[in-house]
Amino acid sequence: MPELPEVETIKNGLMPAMQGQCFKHVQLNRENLRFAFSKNFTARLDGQKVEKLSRRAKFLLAELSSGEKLLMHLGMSGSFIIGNARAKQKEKHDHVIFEMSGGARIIYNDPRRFGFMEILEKGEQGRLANLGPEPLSNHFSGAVLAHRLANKKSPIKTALLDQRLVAGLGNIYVLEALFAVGISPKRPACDLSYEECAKLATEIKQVLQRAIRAGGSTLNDFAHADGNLGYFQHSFLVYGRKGEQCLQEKCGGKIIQIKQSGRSSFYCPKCQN
DNA sequence: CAAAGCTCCTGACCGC
DNA sequence: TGCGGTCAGGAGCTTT
Repeated sequence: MPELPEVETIKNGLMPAMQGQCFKHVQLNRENLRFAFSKNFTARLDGQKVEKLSRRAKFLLAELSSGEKLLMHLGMSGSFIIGNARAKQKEKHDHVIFEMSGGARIIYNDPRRFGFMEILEKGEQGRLANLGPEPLSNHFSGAVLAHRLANKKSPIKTALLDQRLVAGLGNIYVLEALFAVGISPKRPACDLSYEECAKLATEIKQVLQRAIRAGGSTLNDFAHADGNLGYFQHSFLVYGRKGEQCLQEKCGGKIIQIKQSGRSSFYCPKCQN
């Protein structure tokens, strides 16, 4: 489940193979992922240079010499593999292969196919149009968060997953941030005080930054081993710890699991209120 | 409009 | 060992 930090790490791993290189050959092994590929997908990429590779929320963006953009989303099981190190020539669920002018063979593998790739025309926003602020940027802060939560009646957990409110958070890091600041995922978003919003915004940034740093070091190990730039399982303080002792000092509570809008939430009912 | 529910998909896991 | 059932989740879509 690549969230913002994993996508950032993957971007960094792809950077040397893609940025400044041209698409020499693009191969599709099926007609669609979650959505159909854009019309003439391979022809539109062929020969084009990737001027810049970047990330917006959980999207990877390759800005092309034509002014178009290749938009890539990894869904929850997508990964990129920088090819040659791989044992088998082709694995199950290899859906897209980019051969780059610099010699890299980049494979997109995605068992569940929740990911997708689309080409945006020059100036077109597409699925980026309604994204909220980047959480690590100056456009996101306690004040911004407080303002955006002001009239939200939904639980804070659900609100933070809404990409229009803030873009790039997923289930795991939302729960980790709420745990760290002692706020229950069930609290109505509009009930958070200004101080709580400030603490939460700061913690969100820290949780993401820590994960990016950890991903960077993991990436080095992975890339050398098998070229796989998939997401990495970090260790989490609350996510997935149902029934375990709360890891907050002197709390002594027990982590429970509930469902919110169909998604699992983990939290400590004793220290998160 | 907001909020909640449904849906896509496959692999992992569990109990028998 | 195999089999059926359940779960995981991003985000677009549908329903309320």
